[in-house]
Amino acid sequence: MIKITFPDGNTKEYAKGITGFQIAESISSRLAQDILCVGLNGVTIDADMPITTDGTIKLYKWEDEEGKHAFWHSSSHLLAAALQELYPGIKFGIGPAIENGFYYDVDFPTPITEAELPKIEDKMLEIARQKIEFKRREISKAEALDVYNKKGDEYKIELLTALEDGTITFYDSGAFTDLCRGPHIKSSAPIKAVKLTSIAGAYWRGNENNKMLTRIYGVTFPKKSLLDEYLLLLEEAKKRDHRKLGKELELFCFSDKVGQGLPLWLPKGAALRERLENFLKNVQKQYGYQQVITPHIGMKELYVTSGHYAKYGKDSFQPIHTPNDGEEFLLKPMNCPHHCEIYRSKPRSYKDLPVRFAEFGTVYRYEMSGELHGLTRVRGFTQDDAHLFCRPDQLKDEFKKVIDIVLYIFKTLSFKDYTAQISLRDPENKTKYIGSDENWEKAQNAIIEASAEKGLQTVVELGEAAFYGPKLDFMVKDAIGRKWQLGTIQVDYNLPERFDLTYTGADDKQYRPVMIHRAPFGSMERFVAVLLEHTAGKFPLWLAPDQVVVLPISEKFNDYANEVVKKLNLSDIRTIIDDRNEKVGRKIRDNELKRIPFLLVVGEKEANEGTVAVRMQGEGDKGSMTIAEFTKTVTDLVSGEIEPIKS
RNA sequence: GCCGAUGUAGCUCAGUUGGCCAGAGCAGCUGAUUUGUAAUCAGCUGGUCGGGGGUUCGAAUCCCUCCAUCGGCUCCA
Repeated sequence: MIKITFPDGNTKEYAKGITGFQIAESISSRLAQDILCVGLNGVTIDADMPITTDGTIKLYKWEDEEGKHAFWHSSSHLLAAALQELYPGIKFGIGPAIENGFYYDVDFPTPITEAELPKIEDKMLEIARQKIEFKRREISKAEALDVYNKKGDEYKIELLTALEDGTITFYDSGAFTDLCRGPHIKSSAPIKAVKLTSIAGAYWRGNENNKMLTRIYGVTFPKKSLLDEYLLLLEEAKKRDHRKLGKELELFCFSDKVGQGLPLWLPKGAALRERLENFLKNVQKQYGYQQVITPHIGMKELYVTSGHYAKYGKDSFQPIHTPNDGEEFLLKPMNCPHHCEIYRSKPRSYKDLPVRFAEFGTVYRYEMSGELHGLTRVRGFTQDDAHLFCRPDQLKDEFKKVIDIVLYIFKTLSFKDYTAQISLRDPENKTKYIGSDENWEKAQNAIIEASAEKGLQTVVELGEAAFYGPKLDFMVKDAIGRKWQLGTIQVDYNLPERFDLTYTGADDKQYRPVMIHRAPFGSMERFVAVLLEHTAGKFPLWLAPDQVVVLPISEKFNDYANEVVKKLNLSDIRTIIDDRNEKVGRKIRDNELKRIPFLLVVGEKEANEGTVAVRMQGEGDKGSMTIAEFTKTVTDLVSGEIEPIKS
């Protein structure tokens, strides 16, 4: 007998070799039906895998991440099974479950088109209805290799070869067998709805030097209605796409003539961005930052000194040609070297540190054309950059203060759903980085400790560090679930050394400062993009390009309306008028669509009484107020949106 | 950069197997209307059908090429 502990703490004894499925059945047959896979002592296993030891069990259903994962992983095998039947002779790469569905990488002798996806979906459903079982089978590595050698499946052979010797697991599902660790669902029966969402190229093993395979993305559900809901959600998400909203709200645009990836900020967008910049400048002032200004170009030598030139290669730098052949300038891809030179502009004492140089620095990077994406990935962008130079004993404190700034910004703009990622260097491949092991250790520990002391929930990623130092990144998801890095804080012992930055200590000796690179927004472009998607264009009042629009009922009341506009603008409330010769209904509709927070309807009654009829974006009529009352309401709302910084 | 798809008016889109001067709605302009909480009516303007080359009696439609956009891969703020 073995002892099984349930999540609620209850324990029960079962015969050795019982499966999770049978345990579920012993509780209720309904539960057994819904079980997709099982967690045993923290490891996810098949529901029909015999359990031979005592342990804590979790029964995973569709509602659990683990359940969905197994469901989708099995669906990818189902996709492969369908493809194998429809396109004999194809070779398979890998087919994992992902956050929203699954994919399979396939090598087609002749490429397939999107038009063929429905046919594949039908085949998948056909196989699913046969309720084929996903059966686990253990074989030796030699045997497994033999199978794939016979098939001539070079991708699977490559995967197998990389595996450690010992037992390999195969999963059989009908006519399809795959090398797979599992776990899988019991059978294909619960897969009731299938949607193959897209088809794309993907390099084998993610390496651009390898062959490009065809990746088919899909998602499946245990109920047709869930698929419909999912598709509806996708539709809704598309409506918040910042590229669409940016155009609609006249915030920014692109021009083929200016060049791809080079955004043009329109008046409303520029004003919005300026407000964000001023907000951050004000925060930074309170944290002792000083604004600096540096040019958009620099001598090549500057980047050779910093090490950026060697690391990024000349291809990613955009050279500026001058009539004098001896000179070579580069458009600046980052601001740090310039700021290092500002540090060097005079001798520094230990008493001066930390010094904090901030700049909204516009940088240019030659991103490959396929990488460009709206405002989130561009070739010219402005970082809300700052470089802090401090003594080693000040590092952790400074780092924590920067975390405070990032969190303050996220809080003010209601970003609640973010990931804090500690990006360390790849211990396997140290050549990618510059600097001594000792300094890397110090830098990485500073970040880990500072984050822990701030109580940040973090994930650690190896190999994601900058080439000069580790970092703490703040990532936020966009409307359709793509992750974007916004804020970043980086510790750097290397640039101070490369630029020979020093300060004089109390003992009159020269010491090396430590540098922190940080950009809480990341870049103005990306931040505005993510903010747009986050708010669906309904910005908080303090940021809204136009806060109020006055709608005169007819042209007869234009004079009064203009008077209202003037008064509100004098109180720093951004107010415009819609004096088109249209009915109020029309004006309300158009201005609601422009997402202006307040609509003020004025007609005879208001003109006589000196009032305005207030209508709030999305909330309808709020009744009338005097102009003074309305002014106070708006002013109070705005000041309520930005909490003062705790000193 | 790579794989795949797309490109028709300022915007959103029609345009059947190549065949009359390329269409609609919205926006814009002009006029009528003077309006009370999500689209008033009428008329008009506007397109080298992404650029270039080719096939054809004839090309938005077929072919080649370049450019841009979109979905991924890789890469990154």
